[in-house]
Amino acid sequence: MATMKDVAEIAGVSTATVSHVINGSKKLSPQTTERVLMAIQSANYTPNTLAKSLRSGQTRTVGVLVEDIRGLPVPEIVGGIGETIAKSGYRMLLFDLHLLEKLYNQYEQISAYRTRINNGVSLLLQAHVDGIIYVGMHDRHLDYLFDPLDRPLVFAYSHGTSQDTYVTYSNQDSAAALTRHLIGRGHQKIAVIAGHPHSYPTMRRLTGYQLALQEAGLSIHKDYICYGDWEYESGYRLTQELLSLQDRPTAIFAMNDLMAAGCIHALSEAKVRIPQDMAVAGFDNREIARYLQPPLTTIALPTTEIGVKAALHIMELITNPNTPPQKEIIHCSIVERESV
Amino acid sequence: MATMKDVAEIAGVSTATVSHVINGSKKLSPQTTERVLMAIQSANYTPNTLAKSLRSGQTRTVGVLVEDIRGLPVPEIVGGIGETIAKSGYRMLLFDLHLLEKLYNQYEQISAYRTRINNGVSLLLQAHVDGIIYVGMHDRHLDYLFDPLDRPLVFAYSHGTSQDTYVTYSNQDSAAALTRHLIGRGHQKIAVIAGHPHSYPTMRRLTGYQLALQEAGLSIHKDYICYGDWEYESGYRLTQELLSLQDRPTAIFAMNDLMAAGCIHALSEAKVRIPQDMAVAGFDNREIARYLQPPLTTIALPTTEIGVKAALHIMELITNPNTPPQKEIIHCSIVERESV
DNA sequence: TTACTTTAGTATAACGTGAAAAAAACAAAA
DNA sequence: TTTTGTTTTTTTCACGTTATACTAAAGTAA
Repeated sequence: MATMKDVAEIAGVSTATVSHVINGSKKLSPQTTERVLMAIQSANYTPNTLAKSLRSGQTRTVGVLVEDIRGLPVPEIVGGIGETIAKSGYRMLLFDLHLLEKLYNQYEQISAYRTRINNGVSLLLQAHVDGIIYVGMHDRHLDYLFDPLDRPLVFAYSHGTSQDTYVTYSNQDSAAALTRHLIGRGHQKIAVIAGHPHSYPTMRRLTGYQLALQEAGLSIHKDYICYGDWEYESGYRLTQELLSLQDRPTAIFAMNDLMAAGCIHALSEAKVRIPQDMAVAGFDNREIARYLQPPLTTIALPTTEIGVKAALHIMELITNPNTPPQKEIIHCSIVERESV
Repeated sequence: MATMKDVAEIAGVSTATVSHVINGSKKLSPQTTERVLMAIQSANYTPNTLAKSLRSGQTRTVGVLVEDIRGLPVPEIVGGIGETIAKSGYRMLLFDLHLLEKLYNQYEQISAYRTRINNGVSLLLQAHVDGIIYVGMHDRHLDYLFDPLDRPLVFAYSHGTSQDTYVTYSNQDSAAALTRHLIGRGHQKIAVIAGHPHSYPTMRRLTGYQLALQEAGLSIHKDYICYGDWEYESGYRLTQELLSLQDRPTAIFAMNDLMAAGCIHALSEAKVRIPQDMAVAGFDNREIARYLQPPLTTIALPTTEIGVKAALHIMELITNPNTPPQKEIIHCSIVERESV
């Protein structure tokens, strides 16, 4: 590999001059500049990033900490981040925390999270990344798991509480929009298959659902709200329960596509026609939603956009560390298909 | 941040001594060693990776070039890589080529690939990665797109031809195994819904299918082989065609899960019972396979394992660059579900 | 001419580490 | 005591940059 010294020799100048030409840090005569540029060409010179970084303390690298790269919607977000920072000539150092497996003991989970996050963070800090983006798969408040950092930090999807910049979407607004969509199609008896009872997304989406009903002057029916566990089977089972009600709903809003798939299965087994006898809506817009029979109306999360925005925030914080924390909430869109 | 100099001062020795203690590069008296270790502790010292790298030329970083992080099975492979290299204290620099969009002009595509790959590679080289893993989503021979590299290179999933190490799975063996599985269940009239006519995976899987039939002394029926385009709709349409045959098959092997989903759709519309009247098998074991009605028997690709093995190979090549190229082909497993 | 300012380019010292060579300290033998 | 050999520690330089201070030359004004 050619070094600055080689270039300097070819151009018959000092390395300082070469450096000045490259960085434009000093005004030089056109002739010298030209000569140096030619030398750079002929030596096929590229600056050594390591030396540069050692000198400047900047690596032009963003550390991306993901809970699990295999978990949706992480790859989309990471894709958005990569694309965006690459435009500014930044690189991405990816560290996977492998947090996919669920530990059912709450305390164990929190402590395991803290340990792995700390390990991940210190690994990234050792690599001298200029900033860190944390990509969580779930709707969790977890900034309290982070030790104070001397570097910019942005949360994507999963978010912090107050101290840090984050980019996420609105559970509540999306659920409300979807409920309104159902109401707009003439439904008045709308049941909801929720996720785990006290989880954050369940609570927020439920609030959105209730808000939309109230807005429309519709009453909130206790029997129409049932709690699953985000899995297919619970959607299947709870739909059967809903069908056995005296006063059947005419629409079911499942809080994720997997439960919606289970719901559709139960309905088609019971020979309930979709959407004529029962409308079904989901949440997440997973691949499966397109291929259900009938294709599922659902909420599409702005995954790539979350990545892009998070990247823009980290770039801003890197260039100007005093930027105040920003809370960005991105709008979800309804994907209309035949199930409604 | 504390530096070696600080530690040396605290311990009352030279920086060289500190370096020797850290790297064990020379025998030192137990007292000095102890004193230095204490100093390291009290200064909370961590070595500066950048300086180390500049000096040694090694970054302990593996560059991972992915065609598109959003495309299955890339995240799983990347997860396997990350996990494995992290165990040896290596980091992962991820670069996404964003090759997801399909360019239908063949020449344009090849030249676009070459450009983006070259850009990605030079970006990784500039970052002084110790080795590169290329993760392709599709079954392509593409090592010819790479300029000769002075660093270890390993292909994962997508593979090179002869010069380089690669880790992949066997299209032919998997298709043969699945066909044998169908034959074992008593099927003699097995149709196949293939992918794009002349694509590599189509050819190889078809060979496997034909081989298994021949082995069992079954004849190969021209009408039972039809070509789709890997998409849901083609599975749907081709199944209808197969149903209209005089001599209907009793089993359909779709070369991916998406076409299998379309196939199941067509069958259930035609009131053909699965698996009683028609068995269906897919390939890929995407998430959707679990949730089809009935759940789909399919081939599970060893995605994580491919990542792990590719990582092991690159580590081997990094520590010993003279290791000869290895071609590793990993076995796929059949996931038995109710569609057969 | 002298003194001052501007311009163009250079020498040198960092950044934090590691390796080679040199030196110091110590022990054993003559 | 001196010599020789061995162990332990230090000095010094290099990795490839960049920033600062500097020199030299040239231009400007009194």
